[in-house]
Amino acid sequence: MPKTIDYPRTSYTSAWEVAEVVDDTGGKCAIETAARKLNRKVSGSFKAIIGSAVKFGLLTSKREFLTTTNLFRRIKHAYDKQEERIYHREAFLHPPLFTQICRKFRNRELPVHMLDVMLLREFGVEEINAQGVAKAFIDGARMVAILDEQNIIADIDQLDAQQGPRKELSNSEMPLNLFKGVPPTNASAAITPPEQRLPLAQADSGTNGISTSQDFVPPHRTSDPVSNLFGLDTDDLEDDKEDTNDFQSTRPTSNARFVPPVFAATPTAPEEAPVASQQPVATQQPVSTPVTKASAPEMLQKPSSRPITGGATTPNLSYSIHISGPGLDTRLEIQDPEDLLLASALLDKIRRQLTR
DNA sequence: TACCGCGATTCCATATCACT
DNA sequence: AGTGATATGGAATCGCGGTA
Repeated sequence: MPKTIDYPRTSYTSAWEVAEVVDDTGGKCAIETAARKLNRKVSGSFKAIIGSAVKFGLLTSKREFLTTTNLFRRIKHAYDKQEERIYHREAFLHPPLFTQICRKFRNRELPVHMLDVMLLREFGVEEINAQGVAKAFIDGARMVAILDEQNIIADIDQLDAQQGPRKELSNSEMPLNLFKGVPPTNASAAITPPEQRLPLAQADSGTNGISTSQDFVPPHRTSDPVSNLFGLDTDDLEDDKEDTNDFQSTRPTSNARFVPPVFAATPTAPEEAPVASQQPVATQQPVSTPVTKASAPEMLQKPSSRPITGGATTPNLSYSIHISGPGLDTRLEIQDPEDLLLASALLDKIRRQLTR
């Protein structure tokens, strides 16, 4: 296969539309048939929608044939609207990236104005796809009631805990989603490393044809300075990293200074920060660098290229930018050229907003 | 009317699968 | 192991609708 991505390129609604068409034909049909029913050609874009439907766990695609999954049928045959929404949520969170985003912003405001930048910088989403993926996430998240009007992301683990008893009705048949496998009763559940969730995900395979390979997490997700600048936890991301990520959390001491008021004021922020240092990950995935060592974005791994500034450990060369506006109130600490890229990206977005 | 943004389409590249 | 078919992502381009 070509380089595979673990996020859908199109919206959840379009993916659902295709799945419904397939279901209308008896749960299995040719791609061409589905395209014809939607008055479309079997083009790259249509295949992108199919790919999204597969990534959402609504369809399986094999040899020009599309088949609806058990998850789709669960949604379709939900007892009531509430249950339907629960299963829609499960489907929406099927792409690991979307689960990661929800965990990262749980109980916090999603920076919708620069989600695409964050996807680009932090989640390994290609630049050409970033805006589309961001839009797909926002629209889908609103649809499944994960994102409210104030752009606050719900705690998916808590939602899952609340919905536990109801789901047992059909649990025997259907696979668990990634976030369902996580013990939802305490805060640490949200940071369960993927290797712990894997067995559950593996148990999924074969039950509905949903490939567990989608559990793949882009390797170049890092404890990005974007997160640091916004005071976001990168716990779940770091969990996924291997020993190549010894630059993780290279700025722990500076993190606190980066927390902008908008996030620092959120109720969960105080408990998130300590979690980062209490990560059980340290025992599961030994990190070559001490916990106290400052974390660094990619550029900090090349000290030779930055002989003058001395990296994040030299606090005497520090600038800050405070930007506030509609839906935005943040403070950027500029300590290395990498931070300038972020500031530039943010300013570009503002420029685009102003020139509309 | 020109420009812009967005979605759709086409074509190409490439990894994987299935078959011999 | 080699080869062709298949599946899927990426890039370029096109077409349409909205707006100044």
